[in-house]
Amino acid sequence: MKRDSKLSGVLHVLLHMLGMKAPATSEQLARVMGTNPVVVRRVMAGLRDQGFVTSAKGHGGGWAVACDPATVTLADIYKAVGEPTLVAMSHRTQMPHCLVEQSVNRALDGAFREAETIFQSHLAAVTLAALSADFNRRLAERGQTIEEQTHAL
Amino acid sequence: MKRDSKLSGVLHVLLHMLGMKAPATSEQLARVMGTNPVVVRRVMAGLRDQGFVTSAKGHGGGWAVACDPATVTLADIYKAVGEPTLVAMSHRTQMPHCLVEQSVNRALDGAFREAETIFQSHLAAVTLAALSADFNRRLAERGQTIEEQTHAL
DNA sequence: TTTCATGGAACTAATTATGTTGCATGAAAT
DNA sequence: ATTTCATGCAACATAATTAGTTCCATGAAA
Repeated sequence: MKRDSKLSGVLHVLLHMLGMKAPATSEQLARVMGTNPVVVRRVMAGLRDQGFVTSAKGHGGGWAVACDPATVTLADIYKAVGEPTLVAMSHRTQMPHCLVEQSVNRALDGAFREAETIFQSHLAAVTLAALSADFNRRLAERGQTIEEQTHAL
Repeated sequence: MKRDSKLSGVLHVLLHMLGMKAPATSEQLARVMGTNPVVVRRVMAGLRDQGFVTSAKGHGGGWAVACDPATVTLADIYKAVGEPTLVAMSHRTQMPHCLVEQSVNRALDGAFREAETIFQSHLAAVTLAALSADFNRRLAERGQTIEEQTHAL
């Protein structure tokens, strides 16, 4: 299975945006994320629909943070990008009448559900502000400026 | 991403085998699993290497359970099929020098690791015998015989 | 020696996330 | 007004991966 990196990518973008004052264009963010502007728009669309960011067309347009990083958690962002499935395994649902399959599925589903629950509760425990603070701590440790890290946006 | 169903498939096969006396051929098991004999051999190879089942060529050959279902857990089987990754998400590892990426990855990795841990501990809490008992309970509830469930092997 | 079964390699198909291209829309600058 | 810049959206291409398939070799029992 090819693995989904939307959550990782969008968090990366958001953290960079928190360190910027002016709106950022999709192209700038794409450079930060090492991808294509269209991909950025795609993943950011969910955040915009939930009101976490705004987008504006034309001169001076682009993306801006529109939420309080101290109250928005990674779980909110996870939902905003479409809540991609955590679990990379599936059942062979070919034979729903088979009692063996029912037993197996029930056992595995329990383990899957628990993993999802724990995962989301971990995300819910981290705010964007906390992530940003962690970043700034690393920045200070290394004695760099934000500008050096944002790759000359 | 296409999702991995090896664990589900092999458990299905094992449960059917626990209800049989003679060795089962790959073709019989494939019919049970709704797939191809070669696929069965592929997933069973791991179990054989770990000694959970045996395989024999020629007349009267096939696959047989070679372990005590009361002591083997789903976690053992999970490892035997190659420990396919539970998590369907990944980082964008393009820029390892980027401190933002480091912060994001650290936060997500924590959540991923915890999910994996919980998942495996759930698997470790279920033995093959327990799964089989669950199956037999369902069978009794429905008033069917094993033969009816094994689709005339 | 024939038949049956696994073992293993190589190839095909299907799925899905990501990347790409093209054009429409609308806002600001000139 | 018109040009420029930027998002919005749809359609298509690419890449990675899992499962399915075909073919032939090997070896055991009848």
